[in-house]
Amino acid sequence: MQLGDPLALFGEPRENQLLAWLPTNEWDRLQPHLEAVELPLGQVLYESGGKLEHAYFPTTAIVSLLYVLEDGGSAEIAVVGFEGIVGISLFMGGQTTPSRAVVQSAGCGFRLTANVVLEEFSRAGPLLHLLLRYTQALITQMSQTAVCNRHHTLDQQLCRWLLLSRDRLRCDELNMTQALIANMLGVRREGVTEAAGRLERAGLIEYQRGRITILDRGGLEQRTCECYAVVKKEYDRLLPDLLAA
Amino acid sequence: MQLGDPLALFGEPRENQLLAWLPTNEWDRLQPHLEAVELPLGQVLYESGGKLEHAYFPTTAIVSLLYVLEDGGSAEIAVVGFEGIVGISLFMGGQTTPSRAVVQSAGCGFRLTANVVLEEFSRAGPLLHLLLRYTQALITQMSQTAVCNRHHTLDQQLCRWLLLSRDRLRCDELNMTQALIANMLGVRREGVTEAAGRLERAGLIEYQRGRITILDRGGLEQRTCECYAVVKKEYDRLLPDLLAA
DNA sequence: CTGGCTCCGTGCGGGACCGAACAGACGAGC
DNA sequence: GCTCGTCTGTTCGGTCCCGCACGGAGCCAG
Repeated sequence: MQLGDPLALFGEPRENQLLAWLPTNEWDRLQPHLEAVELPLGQVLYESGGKLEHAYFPTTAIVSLLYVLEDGGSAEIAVVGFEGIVGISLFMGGQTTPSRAVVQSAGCGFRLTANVVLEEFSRAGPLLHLLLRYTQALITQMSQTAVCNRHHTLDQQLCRWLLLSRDRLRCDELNMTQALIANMLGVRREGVTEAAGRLERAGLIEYQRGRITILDRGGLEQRTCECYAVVKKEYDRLLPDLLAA
Repeated sequence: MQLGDPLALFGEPRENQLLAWLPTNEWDRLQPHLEAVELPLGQVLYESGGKLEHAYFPTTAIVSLLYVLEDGGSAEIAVVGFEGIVGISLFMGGQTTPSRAVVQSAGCGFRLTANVVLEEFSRAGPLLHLLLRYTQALITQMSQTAVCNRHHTLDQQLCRWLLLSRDRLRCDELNMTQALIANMLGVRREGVTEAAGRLERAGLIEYQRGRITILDRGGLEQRTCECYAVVKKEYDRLLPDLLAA
């Protein structure tokens, strides 16, 4: 990459592993249509029920798929980072979903307009198969979230969430307030404070005003429920090498 | 349908609404490969991690997608009836999932072998688009299950569950014990007893040893959370007329 | 260094669900 | 009939999380 290249700020599109996996032919066709975008914290990529204009391929950002209840409560359904794509309902055929996509960790990414995605998808080539495999991995994540919400303690869920985020950030420093995490997990902020306090006292993380440092990744894995491993294993199986952070 | 026709016992394949939606061409190709199957209560159509041999199209049966935890706990992820197909991971590309498919209400259905499905799917014709739309509806159901597990009371969830089952059974009499329901919802059996008792006292249902009768469907809809409506609306949008029970 | 903001920690009463134990109620089969 | 197994109803203490209220701590701006 050349110095002064405007893309330099945003990194390589193929940091996104779905794009990285495209064979040369498909890549050459899509590459000219990729638009680099900055994804600041809190930005809404699509709203519940809103028509999708673009599909997003995060590189350094993390995006949460979130459902917001009528009473204002919320719950994260899945999280997408450099390993995935935001906007599967585009090619699944529905155009919209009842959920919302919010940037959970600021960063960058690339996007394609809806019709470019659809056109390439309709060729029924490698992109289709890649996206469907990814979608299945995402389904596993959603399913496991449902199970986890039912059965596991807040401590376990927090560990799972930190690990999922860390895998997608490829960095042990996460910038997120406890209020934000509470929003994602669909619990009280105070609950996160207590759970995070326990993790901190156990020496697994460090917390300082909106910045978490993971000190002992293995410790988190030990303390979390099986859900994290199930999801990770399924991503590894369906999309090998993608999460080899 | 002729008298004495072996299929008579199993009803029409096209009671399954995905099959019903196939254009003539596709239907003519698939029809000879359809195998009628009885689906007794409790039968496991596929096991967690097991390779799928068939895709199932229920007609009168209902099938639960269930995740079973290491400690024996369980939680239903989604439910499939005459409106859908069991075994989406076949065509999504993964071959298996970490979940399990169990017959939740005895009945009948039809099935296709994996390679027949894959072959038709790879034609990238109407079947592909139909299955993907259905998959998106299923994803909505899973997401909403996650949200519901997080935020809503057992009473609300029981109502949601009864309504989802009723829509797929097209009949106000459900044959299922409280223990089975508890298993699906991932709660204690006693919890279901209490919740069902409240619904019975409110005159919404009648309960008698493994047989529930829904007396006031509207009452259930009023008492449940928004999750039921969200899911129903999304099925109606993505697969119009399919659930016009 | 002071006020104002955001973010984090703590304490208290309450509610929903859990785990375990047990009692009754129904139905099938001998 | 009677018995056995399955299904349903009830009770009790315990736990996790909620809702609410408040106190304190870091950080920025004036």
